[in-house]
Amino acid sequence: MSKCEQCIVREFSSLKALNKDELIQLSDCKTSYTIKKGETIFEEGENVNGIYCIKDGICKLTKLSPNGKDQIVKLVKKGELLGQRSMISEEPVNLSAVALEDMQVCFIPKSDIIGYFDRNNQFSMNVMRTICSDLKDSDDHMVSMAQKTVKERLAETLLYLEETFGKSSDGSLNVQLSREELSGMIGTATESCIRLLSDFKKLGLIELNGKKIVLKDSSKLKRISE
Amino acid sequence: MSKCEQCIVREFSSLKALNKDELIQLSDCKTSYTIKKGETIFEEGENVNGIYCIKDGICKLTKLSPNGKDQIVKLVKKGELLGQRSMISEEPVNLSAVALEDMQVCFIPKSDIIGYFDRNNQFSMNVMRTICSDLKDSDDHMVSMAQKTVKERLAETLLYLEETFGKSSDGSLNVQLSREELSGMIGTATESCIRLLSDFKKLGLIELNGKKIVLKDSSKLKRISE
DNA sequence: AGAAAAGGATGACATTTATCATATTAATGT
DNA sequence: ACATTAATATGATAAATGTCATCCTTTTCT
Repeated sequence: MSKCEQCIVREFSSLKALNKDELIQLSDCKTSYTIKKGETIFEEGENVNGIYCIKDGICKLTKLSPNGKDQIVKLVKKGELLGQRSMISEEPVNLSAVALEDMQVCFIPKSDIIGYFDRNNQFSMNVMRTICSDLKDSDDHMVSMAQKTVKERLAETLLYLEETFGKSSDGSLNVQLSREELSGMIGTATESCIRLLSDFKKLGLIELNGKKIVLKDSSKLKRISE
Repeated sequence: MSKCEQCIVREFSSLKALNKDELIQLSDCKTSYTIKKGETIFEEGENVNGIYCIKDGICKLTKLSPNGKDQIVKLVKKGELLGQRSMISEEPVNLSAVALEDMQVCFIPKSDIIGYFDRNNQFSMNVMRTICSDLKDSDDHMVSMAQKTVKERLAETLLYLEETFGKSSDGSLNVQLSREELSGMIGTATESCIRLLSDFKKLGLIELNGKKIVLKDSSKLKRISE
């Protein structure tokens, strides 16, 4: 069993507030999983009863709309925690988590983490701040959905992806989404998304090679996004 | 100065975790305000440095979109607290708060409330749960904005308003919004909103007189909203 | 390798929604 | 009470977006 106190990604989450003893204790109760691209970590409505710590990989958090389409609410990457809201609210999770690439995750049961909320104030403030940040992001996102055109949202999303996941050596976005998933992020029909990508390409704003997308003119994309 | 320990609305918020002594202490540091309909409590970007407790009235939380329109993110009523997220994140508020009717609010400086996060665990769990609930609502709201048509969103919003604020003696919604504000809630042009209200009226789903809206067929509205 | 399936791209068209113009009604100030 | 302004309503039209059909390309399976 791998050791939490030696795991680098803990530094990126609320867990950074735990001291060495607490981390050693944590190592004993966690379960590690490998999750393959496309596999589900948990599904909307499930009782998760603990949190997942993402050691490696990226996943999408989606919610199924009554129209049958999956809306991507958020992308979550290495170092972040999943299931905090649900654990605190003592409710089933309201979003599904699906791996966008192969992942390494650790599951920590609620019973083993809940005590830190009382005993370690820094930890609970960290969690609170993370959720506050999620709330702000969600509100901002909501306003974009309500007020921006699909074109503006696509530009915004491409910039967000580059900013959040960076670019690989060939300059393309360091996260691979299908056209359908990209549509699920911006909240539009797949065909509309594909068409706009083609438009952006014709305008020289991006380059497309299969799933790979390279941003060529970020400042113009920025102007479009507003 | 009115006394927090005798104020009924504290029972509806996270403050219900405070004991009598803590409430008496709170009474000394709070400031009470009367806010008239249309007046601003705080504005997006401001440093608020404390929380507002709503003793009476309803306000809207809005965010200005780059297209110049105000999106209403949330309505807040008697008993709820404002500015919690901003206080915890130690950031300016990201939303503006404007009174929809005459209001009574109390302001509690950050310095006087922050201590309870350490000393009163129940209080801080209450705040956390409130913010978690806001996050869930915001995510759900976001998905509606992204995936539903304007007609669906209007039906959903009308039902939400009745559920949240109830109806007055004449059967009309117990919150008065201008057509522009209603448009700001559902994220559409005012004209589109007005047209759809007319459609709903012709279909016998609602009744309109002036700002007053009466829901006549909630089950059909529910069906439309999905 | 070759077939089958999935994903991506594009055209044609329908529907939804925004915009602009203008009329009507309600609210406000003096 | 009346003029002025703001809010609501509706029509005409343009623009954005969704849907369906079809074709092409890539991936997957055996």
